[in-house]
Amino acid sequence: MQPTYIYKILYNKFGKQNWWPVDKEYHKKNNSDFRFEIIVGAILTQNTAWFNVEKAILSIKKDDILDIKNITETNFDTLKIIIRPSGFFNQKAKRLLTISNYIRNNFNSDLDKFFNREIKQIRNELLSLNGIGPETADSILLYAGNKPVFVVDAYTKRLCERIPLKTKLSYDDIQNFFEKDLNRNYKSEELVYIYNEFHALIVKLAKDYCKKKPNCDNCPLNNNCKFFKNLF
DNA sequence: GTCCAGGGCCGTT
DNA sequence: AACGGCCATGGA
Repeated sequence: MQPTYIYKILYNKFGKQNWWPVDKEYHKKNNSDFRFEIIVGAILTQNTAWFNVEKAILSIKKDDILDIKNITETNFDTLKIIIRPSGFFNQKAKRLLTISNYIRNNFNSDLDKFFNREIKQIRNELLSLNGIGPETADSILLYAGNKPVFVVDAYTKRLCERIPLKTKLSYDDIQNFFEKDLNRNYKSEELVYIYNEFHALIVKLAKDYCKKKPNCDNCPLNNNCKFFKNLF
């Protein structure tokens, strides 16, 4: 059982997922960079349901501070009230300020400058910031930076355990496993699209079927899943 | 009332 | 290296 095979089944079943959800019209109107909204979303969604993140992002837009300079100029205590619905607001307010200050101070708030470099260099810089771990860094690279980086999350780990696809479940092991297999089967110029859709499809699968309390009956992967077969 | 959600940090072993 | 506690809201 290989990731490419899983991807094809999920894509045929669920179709294109259109991630990352961002209101580009808003950014056109406000002459702002939609990539920063993705960076904000990647931090706010840490261990948090997306509908709560949406509330927080709407709140940021309502206060008209959804860009790097305005965030950095927002007082910490003010910011944490604004993002309150996303939960963990103390740490997340701090994290938003950390990354915004980093990009403002080192790249003059210019996301083209920030992203137009070697992937590994950007990734290491993101990981060096307090509050940015591997999943958040990779989500930013893939969905904001349009870089071919496969994002691993709790759902991906759960899927690997249940099928099972992989026994070693460290972040890097799973990421390498998916990337190697997909790199063999797709052209390099297709990888950003594949990684984008695949991660979103795994989230879709995990929300609808491969939940903590799984709903295996109509799961598109149940023929290939040991977890399902062991139920009988 | 209980469980859970698109993690990461920090202290302990 | 691996694990547990912690952080917080709001919907099911």
